[in-house]
Amino acid sequence: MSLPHAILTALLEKPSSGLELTRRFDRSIGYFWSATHQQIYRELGKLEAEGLIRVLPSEQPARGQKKAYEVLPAGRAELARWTAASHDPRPLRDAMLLRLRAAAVVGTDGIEPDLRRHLELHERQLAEYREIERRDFPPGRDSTEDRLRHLVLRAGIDLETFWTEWLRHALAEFTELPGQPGSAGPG
Amino acid sequence: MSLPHAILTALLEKPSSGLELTRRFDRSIGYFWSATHQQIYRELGKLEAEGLIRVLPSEQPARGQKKAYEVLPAGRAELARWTAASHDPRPLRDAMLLRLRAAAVVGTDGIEPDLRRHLELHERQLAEYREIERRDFPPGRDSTEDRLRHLVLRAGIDLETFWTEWLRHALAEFTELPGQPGSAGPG
DNA sequence: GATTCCATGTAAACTGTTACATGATTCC
DNA sequence: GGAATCATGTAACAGTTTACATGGAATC
Repeated sequence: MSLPHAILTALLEKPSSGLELTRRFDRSIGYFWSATHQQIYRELGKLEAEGLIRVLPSEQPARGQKKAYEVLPAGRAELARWTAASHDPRPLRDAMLLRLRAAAVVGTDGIEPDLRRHLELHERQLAEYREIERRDFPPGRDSTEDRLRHLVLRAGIDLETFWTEWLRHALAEFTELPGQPGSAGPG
Repeated sequence: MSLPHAILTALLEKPSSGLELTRRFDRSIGYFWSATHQQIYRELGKLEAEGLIRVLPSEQPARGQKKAYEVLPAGRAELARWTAASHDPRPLRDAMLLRLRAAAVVGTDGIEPDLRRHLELHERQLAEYREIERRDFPPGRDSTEDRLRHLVLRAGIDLETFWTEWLRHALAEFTELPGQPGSAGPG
């Protein structure tokens, strides 16, 4: 499981409080490993109990006060171990693909608006990634860290590019469809 | 929540027993919505209790005997409703991308073999999809159901193509790397 | 002092995974 | 009749999601 390692990575990049982490999981790290604030607080508690992170000594607050964490050597070692370990890729799970497969059986009625909406969402995400690329990875720079992070961003860009193209392709199929199959109802 | 709808789709395509469904979730439907036999049996029980499916009247067996299900009209209606309803796309969660982001901080030591292994796995999956395309979608055929199912298969092919290209790109970066960053250890 | 926002959390419900249990059938 | 396989499940746990709770700080 990867949430603790996502948090360790984020904290190594920059020590943060729970809410700051939550914000960064809404962009940046969250682009390929999302998490809610509830997950993050729970996991911070576990990681601290395991001695992988600690509260920054400068701030030792009460409930409701900001509390920032940093990674301890044991945490960095655990992250390095996990990064190098072998992990099987998780099988794909995509509801839109499932819905189209279902539509082949029960009919395509009503699905087109959501295809358009998804297309817009993916176009927006793609534009955001491109903007990050323009801003953070200007041509010429190539420290190793930059190259690795750029590689990850390229994956996001290429994936969103795939989805926008595929959704456009799907919508094109729809406008060509003669009648709606399967919409004759049960029986 | 999509597992019940994946099962309804599979049962509409062909009434099946739990084990037959499990087999089909290891290929076909499972290529974009995977499930284990435990999930499937639990969900079959729920769907039957809700009146969306029923045991085929021809076979009413005891424990350990094969038991095939079919979809009832209410089940078909629920699937059509779900297919047409609006759903937000789930955010991406990919451990390999996270690992590369972590590698930018803790170093790339040891990650290359698993990149190669993933490349092989994705190449194998891509070959399998292409074989299915060759077998099931010869040029010329285009009933609406076929076109929808082909569209879904194309998504699988394009996604695996993306991953193989991206992993090759990642490995190329690695062979060019001068020194291993971050591997100087904690501090 | 009421409302809103910041920040940290708890609880419960739901999903998914791993390990195990049980009966029926087939094959030697 | 013993072992392997088919087929259907149960139980326990881990991970995720949703709803709610609590306290402090800022603002009106």
